[in-house]
Amino acid sequence: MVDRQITPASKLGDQGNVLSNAARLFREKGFERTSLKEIAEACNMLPGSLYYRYSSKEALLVELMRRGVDLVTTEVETAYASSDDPVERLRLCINAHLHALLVDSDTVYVLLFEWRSLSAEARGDIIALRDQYESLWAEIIETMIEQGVIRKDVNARLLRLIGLGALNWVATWFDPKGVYTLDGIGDFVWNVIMDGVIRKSVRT
Amino acid sequence: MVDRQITPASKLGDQGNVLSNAARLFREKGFERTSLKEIAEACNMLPGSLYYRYSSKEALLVELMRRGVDLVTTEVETAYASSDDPVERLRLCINAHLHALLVDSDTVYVLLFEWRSLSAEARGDIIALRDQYESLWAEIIETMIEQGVIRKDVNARLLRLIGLGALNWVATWFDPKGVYTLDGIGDFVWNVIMDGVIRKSVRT
DNA sequence: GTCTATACGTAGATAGAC
DNA sequence: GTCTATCTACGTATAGAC
Repeated sequence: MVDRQITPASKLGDQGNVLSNAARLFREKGFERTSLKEIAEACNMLPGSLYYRYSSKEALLVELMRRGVDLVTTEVETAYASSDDPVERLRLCINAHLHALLVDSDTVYVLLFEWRSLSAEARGDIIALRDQYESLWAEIIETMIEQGVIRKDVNARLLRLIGLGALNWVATWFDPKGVYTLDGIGDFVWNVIMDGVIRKSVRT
Repeated sequence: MVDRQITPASKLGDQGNVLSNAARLFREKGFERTSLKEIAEACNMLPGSLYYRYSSKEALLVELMRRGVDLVTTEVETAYASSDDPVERLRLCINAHLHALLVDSDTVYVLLFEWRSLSAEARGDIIALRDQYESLWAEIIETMIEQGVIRKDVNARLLRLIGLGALNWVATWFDPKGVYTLDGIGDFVWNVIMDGVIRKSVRT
């Protein structure tokens, strides 16, 4: 308890969490509506100090998005590896994507919703990384088609785009305190994709 | 050909299309990355002149979003009225939503993707309008459940949120010059929602 | 209705002390 | 590594002439 009051901001040791504070703010308010002053404040620093770590506001955003891709890729890959049944695996991957996007970090949200804030140069890099992530989904779906779980006449690319779109948009309305759990939502999407909603005369 | 060269910007008569120029720019670059100077340039005006029509940059955005809601509502209502078959009607409404969002105007895109640029006060108004539009979809879906076309155990609200999400996200990747037509995409979504993608032993 | 001129704030960024 | 101090640019917005 020595030297406690009025501890200089510089001593509080916010070390590596500039990124997580920035991610939270970018998610809450958007990239250009968040100033470096606000980010610095959240880190108990002053604006100029941020430049010791990142060469520009955009460099910060880019680094944050890279981590977003890493995170969601890792989580979906882990889910994929955790089951042998292709249908159950799809369910787990859907829920992993939703969790990475909405629970485990703010970086995935920023990655998906703030990419228009990137300069043309940086955009190319990030889009490439995101495409790499999506290729993981392409693989999941194509495997299901090959294994005969999904009908062969279904367009795999459209299914991926539409399915991921349905999941991504959840981020615009999901309320952690609301009536739906994230897993409930994920399972719903999974059910609709697999079975559809139509009332059928004959069902197995 | 009298008095042709160096026609003053003020004489070009860009009358009512400040909104459409703004909508296009907001869509292409986002609200805060678009300056009033750019909007004015697109209208062959100077920044100050815009204030004759709109009291602030936000007032412009709000007006533009109002028109977005009006447009998409009208188009979906028209589609709804154009068929008596509930399943076909759903298909038409899905395609109407996509067309309003991606072909007929930039305002719907701005409505859906730039609402975070609104102040807290304006946001309430716009969200209310958007909710009103979504209630139209609630009606479409609930009618289908009542008529026994959609299974009664399907959560109508989740179906609406997920379905509209799948459609809205199309705006992030759709390429008019690409391999998919908008109607093709709409029909694909409609098919997945109704039938699912699973390979079934018995199919009608 | 549009222009001219400009006020005012705040943004991102930098240099050098500590 | 962070702070102090500051530069420069650009944003929205306003007042008054035309």
